[in-house]
Amino acid sequence: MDNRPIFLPVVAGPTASGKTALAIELAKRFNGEVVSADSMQIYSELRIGTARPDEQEMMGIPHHLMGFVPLSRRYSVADYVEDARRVISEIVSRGKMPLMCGGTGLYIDSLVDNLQFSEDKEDLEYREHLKARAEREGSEALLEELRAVDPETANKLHPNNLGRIIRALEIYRNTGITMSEQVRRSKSQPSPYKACIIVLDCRDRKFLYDRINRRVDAMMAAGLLEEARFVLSQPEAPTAKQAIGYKEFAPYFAGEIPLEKAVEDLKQATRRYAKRQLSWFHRRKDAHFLYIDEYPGAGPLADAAAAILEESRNG
RNA sequence: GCCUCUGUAGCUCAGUUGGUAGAGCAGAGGACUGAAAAUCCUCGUGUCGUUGGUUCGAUUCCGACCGGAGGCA
Repeated sequence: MDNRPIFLPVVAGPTASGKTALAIELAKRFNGEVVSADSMQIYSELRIGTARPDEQEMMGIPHHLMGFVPLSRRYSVADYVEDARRVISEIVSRGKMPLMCGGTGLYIDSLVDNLQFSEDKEDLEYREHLKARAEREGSEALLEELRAVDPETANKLHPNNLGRIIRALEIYRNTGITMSEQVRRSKSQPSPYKACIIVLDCRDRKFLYDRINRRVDAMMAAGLLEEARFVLSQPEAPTAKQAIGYKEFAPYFAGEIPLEKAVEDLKQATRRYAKRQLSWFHRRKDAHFLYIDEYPGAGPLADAAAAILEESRNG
């Protein structure tokens, strides 16, 4: 049994920062395969709106964990970590280098830090029950209930953040341990990965926002509207329907706003999302930040990234 | 040329019976352990168009000028 940590490069960053192209270029240089870390690219029917690369863009590099989940299926971080661990070990056993690429910070951190999730299954019925109670009694009541069993978690939650309050109560009810205890236990196992996280950032926010705006236009030209029409018409697609690039068209299809307005809303939602992603990645102190607007093109950027990987692998 | 309306935050506007001003949107910062492209929190100083006058004090009242909109010739 080989116990050496698995070297795991990660290309992270906000949407439209050029992660996909960089990851493919690095995979070519390092004999790697790409493992996607994207909570929406997993869905098979979401192609245009999630900017999933097509065969041509992949340039023969195998990609994993993309487009393999039907819209109707629920999928969570815990599922992702399980799938990603498996895929990575398969790549390694093939003698190739796994290379993560994606913008879902929660997925990346959970895998890289080897978080252990509790065994309990999602209890949708209980969640509904608590939600109904919150409507009657107010979310403060639930927060106080949580405080009685798990003050540590309760102190970190704002009364308006009902979803998190519910999940904390759910964990306690179904496992008998508190969320704060569960979080402690989740960090109990050392990570089998030696991650090298590269975050694509930019000095001038406008530079990124321009790329986002242009990409949305390109998506529209590629047929995003039809894809959105299809996704929104699905009876069961709990997660996909709230993805950026789809939900913004619902008011348009309902005849409430003109198409141009929907496209503007989509651009804005994407910009805000990019900001949240940056917020997440910025707190990762072990990450290497590359500022895309400091490089004249994709080649030099890839050179810089490759140099970081070399150093990290040998160091 | 004359008359009317208008000029306050990046945008749209409110307001101050005269004591230097605040909403929405935009934007910024942050949190994040089973829906995470989700969810949630925090953040508002700006020559109140310019310049004179009245006043203890003017963004507020008055005049002129400049910009914008409309009307009449």
